[in-house]
Amino acid sequence: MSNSRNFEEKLRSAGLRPTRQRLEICEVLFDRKETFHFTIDGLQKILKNKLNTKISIATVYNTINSFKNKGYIKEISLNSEKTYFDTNVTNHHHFYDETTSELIDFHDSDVEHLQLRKNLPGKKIKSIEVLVKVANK
Amino acid sequence: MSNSRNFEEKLRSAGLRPTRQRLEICEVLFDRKETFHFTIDGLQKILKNKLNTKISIATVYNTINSFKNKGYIKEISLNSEKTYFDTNVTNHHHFYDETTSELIDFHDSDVEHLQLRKNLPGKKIKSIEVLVKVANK
DNA sequence: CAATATATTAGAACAATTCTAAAGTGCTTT
DNA sequence: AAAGCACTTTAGAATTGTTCTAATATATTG
Ligand SMILES: [Mn+2]
Ligand SMILES: [Mn+2]
Ligand SMILES: [Zn+2]
Ligand SMILES: [Zn+2]
Repeated sequence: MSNSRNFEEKLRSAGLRPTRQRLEICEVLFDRKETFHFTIDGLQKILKNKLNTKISIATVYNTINSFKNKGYIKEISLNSEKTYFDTNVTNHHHFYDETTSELIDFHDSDVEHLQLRKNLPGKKIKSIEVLVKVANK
Repeated sequence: MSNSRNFEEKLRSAGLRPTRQRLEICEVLFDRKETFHFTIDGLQKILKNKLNTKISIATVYNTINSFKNKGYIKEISLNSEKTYFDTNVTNHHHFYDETTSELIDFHDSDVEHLQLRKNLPGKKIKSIEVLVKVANK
């Protein structure tokens, strides 16, 4: 598989050198079909399991912040406890399951007519996102 | 004006004694017609101006947390920098103005048919809220 | 005006994130 | 392949937002 090649190019395209640590982080974040939601803490645990050694927390933060700034991931805020990140950078909506603390994507096609009647003069809309909080019945 | 009377009762109804500090906080939060969005930091600055002495940060946090737990205010998360609070505890939507860092309410009647097609089996919906990020044109 | 229960406060503790600067690695040039 | 330089990683310090602690102050009750 030429994934590490791909990730190398991805990193270079972002002006980042393809180091061992960054390639491992890429594997966790991008080597999957499905969308991936994570916290820094969760990511570090995954990396620790994967590698049996740990990548320093500063490197994890630096890398994630670089990816965020490059537009390869985005930040999702839904409560004050944890900051979530999302490898799906398109404009989309979320279910947040309060029972499991899980985030689940959904898309424009899953809501009817999300059309604003209200407008703010002199402002342009950057994003419109719906957050649906759910819990066990 | 019998506002301090009202606030006294409000505090008692929440099982809180009406102290000087809590009454001052009530005035800032609730003695207004419009909805009020604030951060802890912003609230403390308002209180300091109003009083010329400061209420300790621990008291501000304790009081706001009590009000949150009693359902008198709610927490709004929109970025990882600051936690916002809202005296409007109804289910409603927000514009977040990235240029001014201001939060503006809007309501169900301001969106067309916010109706979900997607559903999660075994889960019940706690809230559906839209966040519209805007910035200067 | 006690006695007692609860609240306020400064500062300590804690957690998440960023900064610092020393040591290590990757890249370019030879 | 080695040298030199730029960039990266790291541990630990610093910073920030929040909660805890325990001593002092205030509110309530009798
Ligand atoms: Mn690997
Ligand atoms: Mn006053
Ligand atoms: Zn998502
Ligand atoms: Zn609001």
